Amino acid sequence: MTRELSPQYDPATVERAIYARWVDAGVFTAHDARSLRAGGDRPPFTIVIPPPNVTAVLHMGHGLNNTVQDVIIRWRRMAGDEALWVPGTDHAGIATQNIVERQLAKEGTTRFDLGREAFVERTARFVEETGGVILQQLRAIGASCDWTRTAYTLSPELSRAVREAFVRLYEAGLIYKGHRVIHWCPRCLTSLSDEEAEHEDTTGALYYINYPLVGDGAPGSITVATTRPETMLGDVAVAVNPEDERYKALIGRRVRLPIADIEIPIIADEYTDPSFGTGVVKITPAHDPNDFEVGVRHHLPMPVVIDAEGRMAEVTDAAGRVPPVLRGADRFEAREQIVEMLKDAGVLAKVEQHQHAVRHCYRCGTVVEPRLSDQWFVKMAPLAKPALDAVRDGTIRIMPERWEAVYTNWLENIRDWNISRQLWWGHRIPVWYCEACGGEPIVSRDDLAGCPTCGGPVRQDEDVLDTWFSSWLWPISTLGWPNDCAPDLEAFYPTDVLVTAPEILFFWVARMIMAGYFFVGKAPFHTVYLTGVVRDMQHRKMSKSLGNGIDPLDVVQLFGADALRYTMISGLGLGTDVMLDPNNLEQSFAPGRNFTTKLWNIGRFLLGNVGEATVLPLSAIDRSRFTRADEWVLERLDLAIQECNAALGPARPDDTTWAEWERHTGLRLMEYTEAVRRFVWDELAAWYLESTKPRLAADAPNADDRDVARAVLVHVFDMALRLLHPVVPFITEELWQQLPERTEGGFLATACWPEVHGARSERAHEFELVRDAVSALRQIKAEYNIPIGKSVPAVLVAATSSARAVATEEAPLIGFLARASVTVAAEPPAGAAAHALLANGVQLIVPLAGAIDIEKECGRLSGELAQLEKQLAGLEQRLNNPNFVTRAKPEVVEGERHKLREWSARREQLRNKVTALCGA
RNA sequence: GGUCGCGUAGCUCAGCCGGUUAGAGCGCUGGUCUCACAUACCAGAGGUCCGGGGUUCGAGUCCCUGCGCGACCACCA
Repeated sequence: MTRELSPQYDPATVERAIYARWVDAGVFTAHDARSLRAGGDRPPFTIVIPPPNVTAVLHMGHGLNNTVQDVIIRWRRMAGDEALWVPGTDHAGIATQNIVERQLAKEGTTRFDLGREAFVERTARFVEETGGVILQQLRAIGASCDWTRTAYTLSPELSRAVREAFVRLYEAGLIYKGHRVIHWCPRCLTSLSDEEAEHEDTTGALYYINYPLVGDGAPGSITVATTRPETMLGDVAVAVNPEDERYKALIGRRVRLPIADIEIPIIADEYTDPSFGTGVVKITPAHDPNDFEVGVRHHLPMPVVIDAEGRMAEVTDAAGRVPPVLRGADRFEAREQIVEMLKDAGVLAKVEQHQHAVRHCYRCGTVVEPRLSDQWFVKMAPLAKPALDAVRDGTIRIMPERWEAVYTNWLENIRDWNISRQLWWGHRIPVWYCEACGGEPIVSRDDLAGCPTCGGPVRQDEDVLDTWFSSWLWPISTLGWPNDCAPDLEAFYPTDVLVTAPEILFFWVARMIMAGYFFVGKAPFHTVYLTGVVRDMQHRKMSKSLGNGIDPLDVVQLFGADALRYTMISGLGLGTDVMLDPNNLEQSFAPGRNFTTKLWNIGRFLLGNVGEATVLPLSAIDRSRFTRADEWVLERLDLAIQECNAALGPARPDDTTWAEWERHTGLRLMEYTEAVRRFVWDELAAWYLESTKPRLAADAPNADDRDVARAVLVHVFDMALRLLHPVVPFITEELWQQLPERTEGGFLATACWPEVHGARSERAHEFELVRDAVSALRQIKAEYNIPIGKSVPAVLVAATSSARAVATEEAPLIGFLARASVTVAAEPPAGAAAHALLANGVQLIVPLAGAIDIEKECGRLSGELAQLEKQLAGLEQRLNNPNFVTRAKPEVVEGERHKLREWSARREQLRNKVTALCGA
């Protein structure tokens, strides 16, 4: 039966079916027993997905990130590893809760109306019904996840891990309850970690306010500078630097706080910078982390004047501070009002524009309010130590390298992690309080019904844990921890590569490393691969709010998942951003679409021309039967395999740490892709495939040679498909399945990675002569406007006997490729009108006698000669320089000498030709 | 404010340890519907490697400096 492919590749019909077949065959399912660590014979290779928010829908960032992971995991799967890619989702505390709250708002109700239990239930239902969409979408882009291991941070299993982690840390003295100023989001009504409160440069104002001096001593006032006048109601002191001569005399005196109309002391504290503002700081311990520290040092009261919703209020210990007119006012409105009041009182000295960074909630963008409260913290310094060492000593490498500095810098200055959130959606903190006994909180792995000491009623802590408190356990919890004997943990932990965006390096990556060491004693992975960001043509990050996003599924529908993947990967320098134009998908994804089309057409040609007769394995063919083209393409294939392997690099360190030389090599996906592209397109398709056409023709004179060509063609294409599969899995699988001699049931996805075959003969090199001759012929034809399709007579002048021999043998092929009838001569034909110069001893091509414009040809050749002379001059100068000869590396000098010989010979030929052709 | 990175063809970027005539994709120009492919093929144009110093026999590559961008971190109110 003659195989035939549709003229047009239709990804839509192909991709869905192939994905289903992969899944049905269990191609993506990893088996713990096959792992070397569990007594099997395959090295395990594991990637855990950065779990997307359970409510997320696929965007380009996911597309990029997950394609990178899929390329890597497919490569390792083919390379013979027991490859596991663990998928899953994150319950995403704040984000998900916000969505459901917005729904409730639309219904005119709130979570408080609903009550905690009902709200959590409703959110869980919402997640169950609509969540996990993104996991379906990942299938559409070809992600080869092991879906039998899909995890969810709020599942019973992972929740158990979360609780175990909390208890162990508590028992180790690394979790404590702290009373301090934390970042508070007045919209989400929860505290945030330092990482969740993002700095944003803002133009604000610096207000200079006079606080009148009171009591004994000279009258007058002291001027403070503040960006947040509304917090002055919570002032408990003003501070100056003890060394500041201007204010030394005032230390210990008191000032009257305007508006609040109370007296507060002037204190001395190092924290005050004399060079900023007036050198006087108002101290508001409840609403500023620095002021809080000052307050602690000086045993000052800490009145709270802004409530949880960001409104002015006398919350605690603040009697008489907030005037009735301001009570309940939003903090920013209150600021305006207070400024007016200060103006009226004549104590506002001046207002200056001021650039400063204001922290915002990373989920809703609201300006964060520093607020005094009780929160649970993780003591980070002890956890950071091994995580820091791991990157320093090369147990873990971060790519691109520059992020290692960012990582170590953060860990060196690590601060304790606020892990409690005043939310309802998440893992409830496993702490109970006994009303009867009072005092110590009870931390427990199991839910408590009563007090273990007195049996009295207990009340669980109201707060839930930071979402990232479950995320940081992801590599261990998804593999079965805290069960230390879990088969997956044994077989697949530590994992190998972690692929993610740099923006969650601290949120997630660093903390996973800490958790890996603390809970299991081993780093969770050896490589962190940080991707770039997907941007539009104005270099703006793609985002929903800007409306400049591209829906990956649109691209899949238009051009196929492979086109999407190829486009992203081929344009992806290590750690660089990817620019795509949302307004011109056609052009943006042209590289991928064009490449898949090319592949398809190679397949069509091959299947249409190879025929149905048995195709021999390469090993069954005696080497002497290979043509120069065969030898050449096999050599190029070897080179491509080598280049791919070099670009992809070592899969894992040889030892427990990366050797210095390999630490920053590998995972160059762009270079890998480019290496195969060049082989497939520029070499296989452009030259080899063309060269086989006469050999494959049904009426080819030599049936034996036809078999050789068929065998080589199928072999080379097979290997190319293997090399390409990680990048473009669908179309390669589809084509591979159609190859002759394919046994049923096998998949390219699990076929083995190509190996370098070995040294080829000199004949491979001789094929270059064919290519050069054809190129020169085409060039001349183009220059003289001879239609490509029109066959012209041409003479190849081969100066050396060996070149003459090759040219003579290959003359039919050269003629076929260049559309010319080629004869070979030792000397330029007498009276020949034009000459072209070639390497390898083939020197002259004479197209159609009489069609040559002598003057034009002379001009061209003279230009070429002048250029060559110039280059030769430079080369000679270098070689005549004794310093170069003695100091440069021997191989470099030898290379230059070789070049000099070649160029000199070429100059000689050119000169002769110019003389012959143009006289002078 | 601290730390780091970037500036190479019209655009997006490769160019490792300094050493062939600085490359690719897209775009552009001219020509081809050549029996796998016009989503293609053939030929071609296009670069003072941001400016200025320096080290070196030799610098896109190393050092200094200026200009222009960007990222991350940050308790100067």
